[in-house]
Amino acid sequence: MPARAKLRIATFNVNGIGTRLGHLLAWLEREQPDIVALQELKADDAAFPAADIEAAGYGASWIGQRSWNGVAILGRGVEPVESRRGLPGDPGDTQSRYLEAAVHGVLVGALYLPNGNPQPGPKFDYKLAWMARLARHAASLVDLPHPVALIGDYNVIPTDADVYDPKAWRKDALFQPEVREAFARLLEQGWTDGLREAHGPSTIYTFWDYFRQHAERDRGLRIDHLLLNRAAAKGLHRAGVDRWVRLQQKASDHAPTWVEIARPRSPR
DNA sequence: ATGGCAGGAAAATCCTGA
Repeated sequence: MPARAKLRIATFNVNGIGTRLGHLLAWLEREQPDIVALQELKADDAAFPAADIEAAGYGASWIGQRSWNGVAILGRGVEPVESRRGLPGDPGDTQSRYLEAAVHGVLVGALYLPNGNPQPGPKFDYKLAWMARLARHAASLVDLPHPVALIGDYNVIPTDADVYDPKAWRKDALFQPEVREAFARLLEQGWTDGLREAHGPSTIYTFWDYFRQHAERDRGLRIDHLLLNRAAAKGLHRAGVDRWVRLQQKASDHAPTWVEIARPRSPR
């Protein structure tokens, strides 16, 4: 298949790479994204299915962790060139939640931001501290002259328009005022919320929980985000969510979420 | 206010997720 004119960048929380490998490979085959960030591998480094992903035509970098977390970056037809493993700012943080690599001319920061429930509590404190570290690191990337994308499962519901029932989520860590404000401040650095910008104001979700047929009834949340610096946002073309993946049997509770941008002039 | 569902590791129940 020839490369499409635009570069498609996607993020997908697979909720277990072992269980979801079939879904992932079917999605890669059908949608042919150029760059992919994966979250919640829930597998250690040795369990990452690198051979299957290579056979599908993708190079990969990953940071695994047994049982929880774990992130990866895939490049269609290329090996990602890693620039960073882990988010700076806390050497004692052992959770596998951040990986950065250059792929197809884009610097990609792939992240799995902490959930933070229950709040208040130590997990919520960790979430806020992690967001502060992310903001500091993001500030060092936003003004780079080449395209940068900070993509992943942010575990942040940015606005009331990004949740099917704001009242039902009022006490959740994903929807706390300080979390939403931290996300808004991140955008104010100069990042563009790619999905919202290209899709427009109409409702669009990236996650639907497993309860009460929420996926089928489209009662979801928008918590997977693709933040683009100015060099990347300038070429923003369109964006979407591959909801068909979520509607399959035994699906992840997230759907792949993507943007298309202009291809950088001098890739690789 | 609660619990509804799901994955992983361990072991037939727990922790975590969102």
